[in-house]
Amino acid sequence: MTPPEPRPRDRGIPEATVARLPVYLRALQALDDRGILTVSSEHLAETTGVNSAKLRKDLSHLGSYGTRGVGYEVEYLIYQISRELGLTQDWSVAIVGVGNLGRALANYGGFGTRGFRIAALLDADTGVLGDTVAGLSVGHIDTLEDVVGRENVSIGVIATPAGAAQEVCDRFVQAGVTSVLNFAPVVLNVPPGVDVRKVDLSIELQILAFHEQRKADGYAGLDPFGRGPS
Amino acid sequence: MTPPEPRPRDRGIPEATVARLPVYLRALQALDDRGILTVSSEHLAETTGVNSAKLRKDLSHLGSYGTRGVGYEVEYLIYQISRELGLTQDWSVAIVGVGNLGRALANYGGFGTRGFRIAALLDADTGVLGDTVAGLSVGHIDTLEDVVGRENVSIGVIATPAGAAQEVCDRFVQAGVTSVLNFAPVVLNVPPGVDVRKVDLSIELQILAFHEQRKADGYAGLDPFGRGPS
DNA sequence: CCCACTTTGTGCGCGTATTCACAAGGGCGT
DNA sequence: ACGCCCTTGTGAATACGCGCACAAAGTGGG
Repeated sequence: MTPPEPRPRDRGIPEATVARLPVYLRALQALDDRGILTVSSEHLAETTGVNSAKLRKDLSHLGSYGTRGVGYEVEYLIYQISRELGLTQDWSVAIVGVGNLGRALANYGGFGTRGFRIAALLDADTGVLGDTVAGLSVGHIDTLEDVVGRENVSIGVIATPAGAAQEVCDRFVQAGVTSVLNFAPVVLNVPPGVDVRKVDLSIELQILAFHEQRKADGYAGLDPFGRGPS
Repeated sequence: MTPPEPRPRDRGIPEATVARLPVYLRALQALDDRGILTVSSEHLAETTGVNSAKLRKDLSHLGSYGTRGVGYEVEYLIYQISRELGLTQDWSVAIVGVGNLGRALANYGGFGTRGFRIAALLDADTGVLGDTVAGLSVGHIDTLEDVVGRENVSIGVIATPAGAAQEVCDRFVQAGVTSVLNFAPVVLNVPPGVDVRKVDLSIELQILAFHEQRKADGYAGLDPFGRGPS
């Protein structure tokens, strides 16, 4: 029975698993660089900081690529994970906002190396137009639609100030972009079918502050008795 | 005291709720700036992109700060959330790695404005030592222990290349830092009691690529006239 | 050929998170 | 003062993720 099903399940791979596959992939590539041929779930789990049973279950969603009594073949597993994540093809990415953050993203090594190609760097500030960043010339934001169409951009990265983010997002979506990575501290509004992931520095800091405060409260013993919430 | 303890509940506030409080807080501050006095869960939920029942349940963990038939008083709710997150006190933050990313973080507005104070910017590269970034002079990494002790730094931000991250982390921990925000693409190893949160660009991109691929090849034979995703 | 050993793949129970649906509570107009 | 309408706060149902523990399966030695 599947009458009201908003999420038809992405081919049965849980979202939590998808989020971990890149971590496994990176660890496997490190092993591969060191010439290691096979790895056990126990070992790979340790280096990636997860439970080994969870790792095996994650990998089992891709199929049975391990050998009992031996482990997983590193190269083969790299290939299978890359394939599942869609990294065997190149995705065109456009970055809007060439401040420090945009530059950091453009120069980020893992960007171009595997599966992703920066199609354009765009900005509204005439002060940076024409600058060369990471081997690319910074273009004007008004060419966004052209670039997206011409370069077949499917992933848009927003590294603008908060005020400009929604408008840039709208233009991305209008131009046909269906995945957005947002670094601006705002909640983006997008139509169904468009994926948005956000990376938010201040949220991360605030979560850390919460736990930090909790540690302080608990260990310092500042509270004699009180503490009567709930 | 806490051997294998992932501490799922912090004083009864679920982790998932803690992660959303900063989002509510930001939306509330925007409302406050516009002079709006009260807000309903329905409205706040819409602007933050969550289910309204979830929002009410989240807020109920802090106490009953709403008025039935009316909604929540914006200023009071801001105060309560800030308090719960530990933002009514200032946290000292040290940033290691003053490349583009480190500069972007240092210049990030939401950083200094509320609850966080950048105690130091440190780098190992002699080329940037003494530079002034965000009003601070870049210090040498070897002063890390001094700075942490003197400024009572409790949150360390790692914006170095991957190769240096673990060592910087170890030094932070050794110096007494108990919360780490890691931007380097490596899994950090820390002793119990230290919180690590990681922000990883390439992981986010790879997750987007996965869904993008699903959109591209998933609808060919799966849905009999399938409408788009949700 | 058989047996002991290693490691995978997974069934199952448990705790957490999300959502619905509704009773309880408070304001406001009349 | 009364009753209507709005919104909160939460019980209950469902979905989801995690990790234990073990059977299945493959390896290698004697």
